[in-house]
Amino acid sequence: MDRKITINDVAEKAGVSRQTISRVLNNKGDVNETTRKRVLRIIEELDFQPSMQARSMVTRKTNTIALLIPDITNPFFSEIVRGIDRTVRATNINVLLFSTDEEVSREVSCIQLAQNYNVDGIILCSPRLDEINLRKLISSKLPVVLLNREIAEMNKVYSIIVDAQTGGYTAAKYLLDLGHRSIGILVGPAYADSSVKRLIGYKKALSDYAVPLDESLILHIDHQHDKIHENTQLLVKRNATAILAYNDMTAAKIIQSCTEMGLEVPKDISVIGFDGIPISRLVNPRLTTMDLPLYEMGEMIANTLMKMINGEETHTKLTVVLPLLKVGQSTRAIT
Amino acid sequence: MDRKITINDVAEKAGVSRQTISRVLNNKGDVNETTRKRVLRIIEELDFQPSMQARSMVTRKTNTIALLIPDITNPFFSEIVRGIDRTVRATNINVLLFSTDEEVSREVSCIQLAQNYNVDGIILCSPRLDEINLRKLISSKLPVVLLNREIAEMNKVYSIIVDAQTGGYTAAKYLLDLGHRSIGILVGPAYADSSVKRLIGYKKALSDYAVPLDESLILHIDHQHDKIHENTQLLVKRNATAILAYNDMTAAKIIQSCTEMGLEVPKDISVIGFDGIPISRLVNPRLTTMDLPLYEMGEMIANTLMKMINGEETHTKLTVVLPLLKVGQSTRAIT
DNA sequence: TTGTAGGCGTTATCAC
DNA sequence: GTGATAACGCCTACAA
Repeated sequence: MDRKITINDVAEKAGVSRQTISRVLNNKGDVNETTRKRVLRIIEELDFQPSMQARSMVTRKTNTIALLIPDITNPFFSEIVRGIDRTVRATNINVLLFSTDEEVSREVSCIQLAQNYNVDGIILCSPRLDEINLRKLISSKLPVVLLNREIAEMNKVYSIIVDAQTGGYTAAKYLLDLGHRSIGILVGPAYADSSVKRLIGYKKALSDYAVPLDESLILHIDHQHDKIHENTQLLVKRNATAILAYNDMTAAKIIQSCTEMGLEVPKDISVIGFDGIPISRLVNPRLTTMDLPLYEMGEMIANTLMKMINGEETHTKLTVVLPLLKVGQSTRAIT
Repeated sequence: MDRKITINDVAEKAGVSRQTISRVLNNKGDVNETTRKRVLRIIEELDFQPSMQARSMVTRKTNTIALLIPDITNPFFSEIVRGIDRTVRATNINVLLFSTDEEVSREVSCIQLAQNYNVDGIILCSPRLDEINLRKLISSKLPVVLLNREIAEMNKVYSIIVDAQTGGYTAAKYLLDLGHRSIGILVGPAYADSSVKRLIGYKKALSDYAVPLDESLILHIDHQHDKIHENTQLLVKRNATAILAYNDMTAAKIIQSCTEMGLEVPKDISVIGFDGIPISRLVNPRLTTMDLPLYEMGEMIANTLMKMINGEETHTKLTVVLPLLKVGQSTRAIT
């Protein structure tokens, strides 16, 4: 078997010590220009690939970060991931991707794995992970950035969260301003902070407009079995003239359900999405949505983590991202 | 600074040699049940995380595979990635993700990086990487699986490809059967094999139906600056009654452009997509598309790679995936 | 400018 | 059933 080329092979062939090779590799210390050239040529010839494992054992750096997200096929996350990836790439850091499906047990084991890999930092999006495990991770001194997860010890960990309450408020207010008074809302699971917050915003808007709260217009959906169609039917039956969707994908499904029920959006019913993922612009009618700067959020996350990795103090401990209303064609004034 | 816990710390605290700890860790060799229990307890207590780097230095296994794809936000890829991820997960293999943006130079450096990491295998989706670099990779003895990339030495490397020609043929034939005679096609860049193949299929269908080829209905688009709107306008101006889109996203954009031009799909013009990504069902009207089993393709890719990693011979050297016509509501018979 | 010695944390091998 | 020793491939520190 052709054993892997090591630094020793290069050193031998170049007739120098392996230390010199190392110097050339890392551009550290002076190396005679002639030997340097020769070494480089031989590296090329042998197609020598230095082992990161060996290197990181001594440098205690892996140039790798772990990224834990629930689902890469969710455009919300993939857009953020792209922002992260593009940003870290510039500094020669690579990404170890863990999809957790939001299963706590898997999240826990992925965190362990990340630590086994001795990653330099970790980005964690995990609304359900219990406080104990989260705290354990944070106290492990590993640089951590949280996405959409608040934690009491704000001074210890950086997190970036979406202001779901204002988002819910703004979206509901917009519909109220359009004259809607019977507004259905599809929120996520009740355990999720964002669901609760968004609901609070929604309720506050209603109360600001002195619209009595109709609990039957509030429906919770579950990631796995979303039952959008059934829920849409329910809301229509309860005379909702507008629906606040859980996110853009949901909004698209709601519109589809409406169409199947013979309702036209926005003529018969208004629908408003959340997140502003790229496809929100491709859906017909173009979605009105609460837009988020997903790619930029990825950039912020990555930049913050890299600062932490470099030992720089970050002044910001919390970034709150405000969803902005982006008016499309899926909403209109009630007549 | 609190140094990382190592196997030695565990050994010391347990009052045994580190070899015993290693045995417990790997369930290898006999260990006295009492000491085993004690060791496990201490590992737990100290929250000891064995270093993969150190381990892989000696085992020559990293339990990591590299995944090179152009763009994670492209649903075509993210769906495949999900299939891969879910599959490898079962065998304790982790994924190092590289987004290449289809830039050859970045692909080359990512391949190098993957080798630096000493990954156990690599999944490569790279229509543009030159033969020389590709061949170099393959001859490096690293298990490789290619996605949508054919190569002459079929016996040396496994690849999974989409039968773009049949796909193009089937799609065009379907439209021809519906009575369309002026069918526009938006293909990808000319350097991509799939573009060429699809075009061949398209032309073959036309010729089978004795429809004269109108070159002005064939437009090439580029990933970065897709200019869908302009191209759609062109095709409409040239009296196309149907359009074969590059993929589902493109199809959605085409429909949108049509709407903006005051054309109704499918009443005034038919549009057919490619790939069958999840959102093809959310677009309004629901897309007619050439459906691909993306998730399953991911599974196949992962399973094959794992077999190669385990040194098992794989009988299959090539999997050709046939796109199947999935009729939606974006196409209809010409009147 | 270059070389030598030592160690990073783990497993393999062989001895006890 | 357990322990000692030698690797794995690289970098740091110091010496020449």
